[in-house]
Amino acid sequence: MPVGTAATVKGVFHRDLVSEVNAQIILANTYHLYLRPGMDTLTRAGGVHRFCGWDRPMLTDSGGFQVFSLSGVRKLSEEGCKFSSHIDGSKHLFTPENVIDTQRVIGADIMMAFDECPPGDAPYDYAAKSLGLTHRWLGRCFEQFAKTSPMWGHRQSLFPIVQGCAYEELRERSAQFVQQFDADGYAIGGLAVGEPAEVMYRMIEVVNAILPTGKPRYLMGVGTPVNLLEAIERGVDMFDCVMPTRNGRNGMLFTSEGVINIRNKKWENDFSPIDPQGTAFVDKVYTKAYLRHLAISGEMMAAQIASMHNIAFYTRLMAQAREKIIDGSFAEWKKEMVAKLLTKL
RNA sequence: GGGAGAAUACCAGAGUGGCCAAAUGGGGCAGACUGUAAAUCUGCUGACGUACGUCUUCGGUGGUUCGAAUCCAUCUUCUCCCA
Repeated sequence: MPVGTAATVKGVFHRDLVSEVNAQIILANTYHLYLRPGMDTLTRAGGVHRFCGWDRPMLTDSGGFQVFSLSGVRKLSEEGCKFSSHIDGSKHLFTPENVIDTQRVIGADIMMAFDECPPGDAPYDYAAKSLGLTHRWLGRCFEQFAKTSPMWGHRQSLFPIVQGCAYEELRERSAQFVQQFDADGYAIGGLAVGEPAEVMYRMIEVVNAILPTGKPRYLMGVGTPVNLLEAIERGVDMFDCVMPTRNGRNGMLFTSEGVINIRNKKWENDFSPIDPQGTAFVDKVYTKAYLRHLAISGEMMAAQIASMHNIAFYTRLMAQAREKIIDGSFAEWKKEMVAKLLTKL
């Protein structure tokens, strides 16, 4: 894979693996990654293209975020996280060890550490306690990682996750702590979980002032196109987010002219292409009026078209960011783009 | 020709004397969605007012009643059954 090319991760779950992997496979997700030149260093450290063996790396989450979103049917302890399946009520336990095992089985190129992701408004005491747990779990993740080997013939990386809620001091401590593992890349977690965007940006600054510049920094779960540009400006290299697909399914389109709610009546008779400057084939083939019709009619194809458009839009945005970083015009370009991206059509 | 039933807001459809500006669903209008329990969720949808509220609505007309979408009479339209 060419250095710095955005990668769309494909699910590669094999049916034969499901029984081995058990319930955990439900919680191991595939990701859309948006990479910028920071990935150069990952290439040097092992090579995105070499270290995954395919031209598109697969990244899996550990289940840490589910621990966060499951609050209510979960129980945290030093050992791990016990929770009930929402499907059949059966009990399951995630531990740093078995989560690593699972990701070995899945064969992810980039595996994530098992962490606790506290809410954005967590009080200091809770945040500090939670960070301690996340750090102890991190040690166990790397122990298990060292004890086990890849099962599928390609190298796997394990990324630690910096936590610390909205407290600079905790974030700094975590960014320091995490480096002892000399990982191929570092993730920033626990952001965009309810705190104001400005707080998130500040935390990124604090953390990125400490994390090594030579390795990819992965901002987990973020975010809006503007969030991405702000984070890139602050030194982030990788992202993943449900937004392009989920919001797409719900009728929100990110376009080169601004944000569109395709269900709004104003598009009823707009027979212009979805995004004249878009790079996905759906952008030129379908009109706004048609897409609106599909969305209003509850047609699955609306969700598909919108998702394809949004993913292409995100990918293109990241590709542009790379170009602008390389030719040194990122700052100006970003300023223009932010204004556009905030426009509601 | 004879008999039975029905007419409710954009649509469908509850309500059958006061708690009804009128359930519910659809449609319409808008909003939310950030490491995916999410093709989802929320709000508004007679008029005027931010709001307490006020006014005009339940096929037409006329009655009964303190009070009617609800009861009575009549007209109109529609549906069904029998000839």
